[in-house]
Amino acid sequence: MVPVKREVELLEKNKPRQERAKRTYESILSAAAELLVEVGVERISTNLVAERAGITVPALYRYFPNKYAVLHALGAGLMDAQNRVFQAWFERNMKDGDPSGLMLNVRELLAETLELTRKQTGGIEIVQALRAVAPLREVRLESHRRVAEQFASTASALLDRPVDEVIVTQARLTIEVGYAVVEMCIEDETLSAEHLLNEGAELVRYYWEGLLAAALGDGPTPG
Amino acid sequence: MVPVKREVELLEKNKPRQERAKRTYESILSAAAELLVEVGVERISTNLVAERAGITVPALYRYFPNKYAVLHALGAGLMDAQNRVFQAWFERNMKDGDPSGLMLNVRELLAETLELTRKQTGGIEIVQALRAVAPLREVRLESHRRVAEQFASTASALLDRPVDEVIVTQARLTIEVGYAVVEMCIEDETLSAEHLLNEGAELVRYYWEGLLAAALGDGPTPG
DNA sequence: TGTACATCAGTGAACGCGCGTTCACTGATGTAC
DNA sequence: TGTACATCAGTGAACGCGCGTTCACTGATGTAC
Repeated sequence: MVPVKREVELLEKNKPRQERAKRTYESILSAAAELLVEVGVERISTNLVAERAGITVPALYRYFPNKYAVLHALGAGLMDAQNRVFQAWFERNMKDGDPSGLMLNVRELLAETLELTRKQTGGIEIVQALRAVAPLREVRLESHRRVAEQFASTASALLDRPVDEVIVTQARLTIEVGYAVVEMCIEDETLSAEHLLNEGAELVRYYWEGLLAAALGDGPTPG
Repeated sequence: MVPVKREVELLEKNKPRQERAKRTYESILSAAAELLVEVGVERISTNLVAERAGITVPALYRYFPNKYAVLHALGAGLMDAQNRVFQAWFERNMKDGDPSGLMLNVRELLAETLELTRKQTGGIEIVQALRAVAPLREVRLESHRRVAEQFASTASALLDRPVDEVIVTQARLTIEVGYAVVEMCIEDETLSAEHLLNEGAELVRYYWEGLLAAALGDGPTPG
């Protein structure tokens, strides 16, 4: 069964220019975030969003061509914010280009990403919408790929190996595990976020210590 | 922002009794799986499903009260199938109650789960729907919790520690990482599934070797 | 300074359509005798 | 055996509603002179 291509315009139409317009634009995004929590991605509509934002539907259409574009803007914003958290953490722990401290502070990164995602209204719902809605899938994937590539190039220096497909996979897996931990904290209330953050950080640390030991011990690592 | 409770009837209504009815029931599930791929969870409707299944809408309503119940049946089926794969792998690698071989065969489990999920039409879309649609969230969480609990009790024997919150978290994290690896293989076509399965298995192995070493008193990592 | 005017921002009303859901009904199947 | 009958399975038609989208329009804002 070959999936049907679902091309959807995701870009915004008119950029808000005046102050009033910028407030309207923001109120659309907040309304969408609230409704993502309240009615879910499968029920959200431009009608509902406009009503919640306190504007009429044609006003929404002034800025967004459809509901996917609204979700896209919401998702891209969250991905950017997560990337900024990673970037800040990365630079803070790479003083003088020394990557050796990175693995000791993974918990901090996880905790900060969790805090950010919790603060954003509908944070987890936005992430899940990026996964579940096909036209938005690339937003999350591209964002994670970018972060992973940066991580991979640092890792390649640390392990003294070229940036090949394997190391990119290792980096990407690490990033994805990090986000999985954050999402588990939010999704499953029966789990302790504290324990999850601890264990998530340990998992990543053991992995890279293992990779490092293998690189130092066995020379060129076998697959 | 407190999420509104969205109570939705998820149980099936009449069970199919006659042969003809069982075929109808199955054709509803297949149609739903196909449409999940083609139009997505945000566009799927009972009208579309009935049309694709070759029946009229009231016939669908005979078995399911709404579209959530259809997705629930689809999701529960996939979770059960994944659990059976895990169960078979677990028993196969626990000959005579010895868990020491488990960590050496993680790749096999990941590969089998990947194959199963790929074979199921709309496999990845079903999983993402279970995440993104609030009334279905517990289906996936409960399933993963059950598997994790079994894993935790084995791990507690291995590490000679009681089944406490930490070990349950460790087990659950391991399970969730496993599924994350499988989902990455399907979602991101720019990644090599082979490498991902290798690295996912290594990640899990390093983690539990680390935990075991720590439990044994920081001795050298056993082979 | 005031005001005329261009541009930006948002409205009210309307449309056709697919949605979920229900009804009284017909047709298919299984079984008691 | 045949057939009458109970139950199961599926249909056709209808409903009110919210959906996405567009139109010609009014109102708000900023600026040139």
